[in-house]
Amino acid sequence: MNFQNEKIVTTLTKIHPLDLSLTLDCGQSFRWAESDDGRWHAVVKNKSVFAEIQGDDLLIYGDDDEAFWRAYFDLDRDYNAICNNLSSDKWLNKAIEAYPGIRILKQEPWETLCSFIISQNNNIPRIKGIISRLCCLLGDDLGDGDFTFPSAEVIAQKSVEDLTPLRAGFRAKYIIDAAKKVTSGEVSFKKIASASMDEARAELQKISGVGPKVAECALLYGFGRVEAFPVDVWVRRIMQELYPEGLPEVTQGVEGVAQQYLFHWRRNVENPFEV
DNA sequence: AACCAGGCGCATA
DNA sequence: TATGCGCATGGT
Repeated sequence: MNFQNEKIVTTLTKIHPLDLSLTLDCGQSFRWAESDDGRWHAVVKNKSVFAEIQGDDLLIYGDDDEAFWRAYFDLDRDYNAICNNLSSDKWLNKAIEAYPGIRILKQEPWETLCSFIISQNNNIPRIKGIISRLCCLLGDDLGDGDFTFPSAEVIAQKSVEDLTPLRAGFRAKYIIDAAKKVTSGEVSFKKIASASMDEARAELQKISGVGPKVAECALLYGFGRVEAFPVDVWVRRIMQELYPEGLPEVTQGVEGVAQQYLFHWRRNVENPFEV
């Protein structure tokens, strides 16, 4: 454990609702893990950081950039208002009541894009493994077993063979294509940040290996676009079972938030549809 | 249009 | 211990 972490603390107030476990371990992020002392640990901003809820506050150890963390945890979006509104729908109400406090993270765009390329046709334990090996192989060593997420510039110089140790399978060539296009500016994060949803989707899908699902995940979890709506096998199931006519109108503009609650609920509740 | 690619976690047997 | 299933995208 790094003692420097204990000296640098950001205290974030007015955080409710926020459940760290649900938010950090619900499939939107792959690098946070619960440490022995019950805090959550990850490498973010190329620093080893710890997070915990203390009373009504969220404490970040290891970094003092308050504005960054407010954005990262989406603390200035009024989730009480959003969830109250979504709760007018019967099923969303059940989902939100079952797992309150899930928030959409705004993670670093490159890490998010690369992670969701790796996530395709894959399960969470293995996604975490591949990402962990990627950071270990090409990231900077921070000590204590922590590595930064390798930059697009570093990955762009690698070959598919170089990535063999990741055991990423056919995704290796996609990772490299993404790194090259991001590094060259052919795919511009700056452009995506200010573009319309459709333009942003198209920009991301210039990358080989980025289809609708991966693009939507990158926009939702890496660019703060809460109107993005990733449809994976679970969400497709939910749509068929509950919303064959499409999402209810209350989700307009916050489809991604609705998706996250429905996804978690459908995966974790035993009998979701019993009254 | 159906199939496979590179694996591997997981459930079931 | 073995067997089948699921998993997003691109290419055949």
